[in-house]
Amino acid sequence: MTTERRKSPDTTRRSEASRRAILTAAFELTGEVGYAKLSIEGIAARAGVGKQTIYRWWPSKGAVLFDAFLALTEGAEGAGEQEAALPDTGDLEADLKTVLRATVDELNDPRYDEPMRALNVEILQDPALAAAYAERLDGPMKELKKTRLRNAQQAGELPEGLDLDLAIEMVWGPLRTRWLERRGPLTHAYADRIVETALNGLRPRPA
Amino acid sequence: MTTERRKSPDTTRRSEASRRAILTAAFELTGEVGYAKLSIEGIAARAGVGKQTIYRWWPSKGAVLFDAFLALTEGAEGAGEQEAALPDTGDLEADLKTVLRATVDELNDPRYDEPMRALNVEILQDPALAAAYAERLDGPMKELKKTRLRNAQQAGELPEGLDLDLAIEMVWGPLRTRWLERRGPLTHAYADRIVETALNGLRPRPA
Amino acid sequence: MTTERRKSPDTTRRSEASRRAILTAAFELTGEVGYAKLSIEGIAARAGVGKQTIYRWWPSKGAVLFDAFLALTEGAEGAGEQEAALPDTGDLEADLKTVLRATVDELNDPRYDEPMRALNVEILQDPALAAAYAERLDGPMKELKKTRLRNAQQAGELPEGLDLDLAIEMVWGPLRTRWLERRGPLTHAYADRIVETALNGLRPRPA
Amino acid sequence: MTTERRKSPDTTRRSEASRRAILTAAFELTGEVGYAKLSIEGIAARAGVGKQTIYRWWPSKGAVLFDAFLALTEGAEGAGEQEAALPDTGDLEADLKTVLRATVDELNDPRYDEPMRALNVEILQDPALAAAYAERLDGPMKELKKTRLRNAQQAGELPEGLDLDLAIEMVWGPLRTRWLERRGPLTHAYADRIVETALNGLRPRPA
DNA sequence: GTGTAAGCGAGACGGTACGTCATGTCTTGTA
DNA sequence: TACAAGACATGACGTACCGTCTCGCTTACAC
Repeated sequence: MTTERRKSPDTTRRSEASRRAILTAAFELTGEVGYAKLSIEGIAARAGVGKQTIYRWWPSKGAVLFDAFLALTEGAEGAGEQEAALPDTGDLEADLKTVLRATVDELNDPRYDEPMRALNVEILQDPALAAAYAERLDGPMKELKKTRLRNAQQAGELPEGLDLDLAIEMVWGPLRTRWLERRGPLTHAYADRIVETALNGLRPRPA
Repeated sequence: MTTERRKSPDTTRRSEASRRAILTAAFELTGEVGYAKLSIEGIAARAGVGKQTIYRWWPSKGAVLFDAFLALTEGAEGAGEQEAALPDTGDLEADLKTVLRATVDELNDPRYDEPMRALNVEILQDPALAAAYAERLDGPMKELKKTRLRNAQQAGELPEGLDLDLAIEMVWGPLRTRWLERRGPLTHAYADRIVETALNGLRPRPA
Repeated sequence: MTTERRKSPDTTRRSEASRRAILTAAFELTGEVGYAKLSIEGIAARAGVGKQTIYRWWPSKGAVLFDAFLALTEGAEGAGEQEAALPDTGDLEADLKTVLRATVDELNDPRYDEPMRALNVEILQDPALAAAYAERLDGPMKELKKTRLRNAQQAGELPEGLDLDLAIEMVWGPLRTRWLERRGPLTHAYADRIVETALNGLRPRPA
Repeated sequence: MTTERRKSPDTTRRSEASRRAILTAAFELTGEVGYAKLSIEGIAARAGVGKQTIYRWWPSKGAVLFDAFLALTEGAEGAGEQEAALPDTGDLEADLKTVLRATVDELNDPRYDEPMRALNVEILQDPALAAAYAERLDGPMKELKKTRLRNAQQAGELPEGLDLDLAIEMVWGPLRTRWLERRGPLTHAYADRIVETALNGLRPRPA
């Protein structure tokens, strides 16, 4: 872990102003022209920066966009970073609906939609980026989800032997897929229906 | 519907030999160099064809790859095309496992893995391609799935009010996501677990 | 002369309408877009003719333009073709000035300027075309000039041993060069000065 | 004169090696395949240079060829550039014959014939190139010619009122035309005959 | 304090691929 | 069988970016 950045340049001399300008430019341009037409040259021009400054610090345009997201989320978290957790009122179904409804609102925000989709697509093609995503962005969130589900297990709301990864996929997967593939509108009603169906299963339950 | 191709060139004069060479080249090259490095120039060179012949008939390299798949599946279907259906032994769970296990085997086939993933990625970025995919490739398969689930409803294995689209997502989504995002190995055991979890739901069922 | 068109198709079946449409289109397009941007495709489209019809009968776009000129001059000559001759009033200097002034007027006609220049340029690059030009267009005119000069020789206005080809070059060359290379305006005064200078020579003549 | 190159890129960063490679390649290729088949792609390939490097510094292939000539002549001039002058022995006729014979020898050199003709043809079609040619290549030479003729005027060998531009055309025009249009062989005898005819005029002179 | 060695904006460089255009040949269907 | 139409393989066009490189400039750190 300590020697991982052998070839990277000296980070202490890095220009914070350039870094922020690049991330901002990348984020905005992705929203304006789409990820496919996003270019390093374009980012550099918009940011008023030499191309080499980008190549010096990032291996690909996907990595730049990734860092742009990272900066965004870190900026939003504020001071009390560690304390984030999913709501836990004791009612798993209600809590999941709350969370999914919030996700729906976020995904419907036009400012984030295009760059977020671009990042998700890029991850499919770049394993290194996927690893970074899994570790830095998706990982922490997934841990929160697991914690909430584990609590539900202890409360008896979920069975002991449940595959939590699969459970998460059942609850959050359909929403993400519908968003990523634009298969239909993202609504609170849809969020609710997912939660109910996932919890109860497809099979009829005895009354 | 009849006049939709006003500006397209005369299809009757089209060279079938060139068309097949292009589709074959596109499919093979995607497997060899990956979709990102696939180029129209490369396809044309490999196919022994002028670039213009590709631009004349396809709007994008994604469209070429799409047609390559279409040709593949149509070639495979052979004569008895209409009779395709999902297995129906009366045991929904067993049948779904059979189908998902077959899908697992297909997705593990290295020949199709890379091009198929490329096509799926491209669809995320090209709405026109997505529409074609939904209509020509995914649509028919989805109809088979719905039919099977409807049969199960009539047999009382599934409730009347079930959202079939969501149900399909619950069953097939996790497998597709794991494959697309390379989140883990695709095994028969995983296929079975998905089916069981989706059918029973996350919540404990009374014994 | 008899075997020169070995590979050409049967001329008797040729469509006169297509031929004229092609020549007209070529001439007009040269005036409109310039010779450099003139294309066989463009001529065919403007003439409402298949490309093959042009390739069947002409070896190059220069040849088409050449024929367009030929058609033009032949159309203008009318019936009494053989009777053309340069004016001969017995005063060589006056006659040459008359002829050169007429040439000046022709070269200043904007309709012919661009196509004529194009043809002259093309001739520099295509020996076959140059030969055709020398034989069909320039040759007859040069014969007229020589005849007039020979008459002057017999009248004692020019010395017996004069190189007539060089003499023609002295008289007509400067005008043609000034036009071809756009070195200056073509005026009657310039025409007169050429004739005087060529006849008298650069050296002072005794009074 | 100071602000004429507003949009041109920074000349100080220019690669001299690339520039020379391009000019050499252009000159050689013109000799090998002819100007018509000369292509920017071909020059770039032969020079081991990206196409953009050519487009960055030259507006057309004609301009490249022009610079190739410029480099050639500038290389040949050596140190004492300003001192060049046409011979002046006091005998105008002899001096002009000397100069024209030298020109004949130069035009007969097969290394320069094709590229030089190509440049001359291109000038007919490109006014910008023509202006550059007039200023940089033809202009200085023309000044030398005028100077020699002016000296002859002062010595009484030529009349005061003579149009020097026209006189130059009379002497050098026929040779240039015969070369450019390949109308016949370029010989010393022909050079001599031109000078004699131009000086004495077509009309007979009293003995 | 003053090198000296980074990072920086700038942009030229050798390349690859783009999407368009025209070439000259070949094929199809009409008259 | 000549023709209009137009698909075809070929190849150059001029553009956009790629990722690398070199320029001066500025901005620390080390001596």
